[in-house]
Amino acid sequence: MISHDTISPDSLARRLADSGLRATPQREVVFGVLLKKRDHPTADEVYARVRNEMPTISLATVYNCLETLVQCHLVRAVNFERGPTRYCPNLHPHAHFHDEETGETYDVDLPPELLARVKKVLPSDYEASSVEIIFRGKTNSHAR
Amino acid sequence: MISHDTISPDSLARRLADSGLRATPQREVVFGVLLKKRDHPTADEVYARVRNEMPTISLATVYNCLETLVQCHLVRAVNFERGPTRYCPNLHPHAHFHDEETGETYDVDLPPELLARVKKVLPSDYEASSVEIIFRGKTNSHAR
DNA sequence: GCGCTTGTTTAGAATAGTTCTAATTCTCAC
DNA sequence: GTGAGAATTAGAACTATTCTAAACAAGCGC
Repeated sequence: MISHDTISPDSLARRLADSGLRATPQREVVFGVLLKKRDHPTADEVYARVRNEMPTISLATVYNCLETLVQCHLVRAVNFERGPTRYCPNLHPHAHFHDEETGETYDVDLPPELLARVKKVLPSDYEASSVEIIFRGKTNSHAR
Repeated sequence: MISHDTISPDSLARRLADSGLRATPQREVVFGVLLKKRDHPTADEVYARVRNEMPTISLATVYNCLETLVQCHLVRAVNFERGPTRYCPNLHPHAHFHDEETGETYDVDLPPELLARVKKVLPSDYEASSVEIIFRGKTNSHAR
């Protein structure tokens, strides 16, 4: 059975070309490393693995390649929109909406039953102590 | 109407005492600043605001106070569990479970209809380009 | 093939946010 | 008032990431 959730390394070139980018050996190796062991490695971990195959690659290139792959939607970055942690005294269950244009964060009310529903997707052996839901996008009416 | 979503500054002392901690002026001012303007400030922003009232406070103390407030569940940290960004080639819609004991991250399948349901909580003028759902907790059966 | 333009990689410096360290100050119990 | 532990402070250190400037490589028109 063919998995649809990832792109084979072979079509990497096509995907990159679609975005006007080149399929370089570095990009191929970085992507290959991500496909080979799917354990959500950090950039540093990717760097370490990639160097087994390509010892001269630089860390900056690994960062560049990862960013490129994310831009082409070949890879997802978890915990993205890094930067300063934000603090919030609202103790209601709620999600956050992060406006990518203004950089502002808004609370979004979350019906408790929906939160319960979301928690139900967890396999029984996962005990979640917290759930964080973050939307990112733009708003149409907020004061500019 | 009394809001139940936050603790008044007056009961801050009690809450802290429950955790065996003291209500210091610094903690009060930091908490007060968070209550006064609920715009999810960063630690730096809190620092700037706090200094208006208490010019001698240090940035380290602001960080300490914020951490204390988070520990007492008086404040929520958004984008917490900072640290290196992780990369993931799974393009199915899915959530992430972060095991706080082992530091490992697992994919959790997300039924598309649930994702749609979650997106519906957004007010109509918010256009989300992405949703990120992160669980944190522990697993009962994964290999240690 | 030759030179041009543009895209890519590289090493190292720089930056941002946060945490650590060691010294000092404060608080409370006795 | 004294002593023990808690909290604060300034500044150094650390980590993940981004920037910079130079070198390199690839495709294109000739």
